[in-house]
Amino acid sequence: MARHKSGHPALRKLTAEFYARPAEKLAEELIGKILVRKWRADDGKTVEHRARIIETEAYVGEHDLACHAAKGRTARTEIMFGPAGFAYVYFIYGMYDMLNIVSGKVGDAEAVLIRGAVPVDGSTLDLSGPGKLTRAMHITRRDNGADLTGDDLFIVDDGAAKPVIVRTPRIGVDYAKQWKDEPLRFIDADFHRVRGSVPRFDISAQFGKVPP
DNA sequence: ATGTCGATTTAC
DNA sequence: TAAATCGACATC
Repeated sequence: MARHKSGHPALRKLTAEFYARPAEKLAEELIGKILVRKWRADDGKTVEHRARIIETEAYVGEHDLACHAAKGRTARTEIMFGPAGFAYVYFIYGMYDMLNIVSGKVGDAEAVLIRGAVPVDGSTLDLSGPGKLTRAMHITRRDNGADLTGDDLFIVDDGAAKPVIVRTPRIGVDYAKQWKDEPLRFIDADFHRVRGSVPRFDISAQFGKVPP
């Protein structure tokens, strides 16, 4: 692992080549990586967020009945058919924006939904859910099509050890026939907890105690 | 032109 | 358990 003179591990921005793998693989690989978001506030100041990804889901193509691309190539899904390493951000439930990373080969409509993260920038943002994550990090439909090799929205590998990963079926896709049970959701085991049927995050591994 | 429904979150 | 809230998509 390359290191800076400071002794800190090098921060490597993920490349288009990195994203150009099957969504199922990318979803697992993105657990533990650092999502970086920079945006310009009204007063002109640049705000930066950094958060470790702890939950993802893979949407694996047109044959995946839970994938938006199962409805074919439309204005909305077009981005997923293109090259990997671009953001697919869509609006849902009249309220929330969902962040996905396009993956796989051109022509294969695959993407990875970013469902949860924990701040590593000293903030106390609640990023425990795909809608809450985008709202907190100011990611919206305006970011649809954003190039993840750019400077406003990208992911870095901080060289941390690969986390232990838990796989489960995806959330909220009960309509997807046989695809609803496919284990395409990936969670950092240190943050996995089930309270009833609602996914929650256990931060005890990081802070030494269970939240209320 | 109109109706259905959702890759969620929050409140009751 | 249900409301909020609106764009995408299917259908007429």
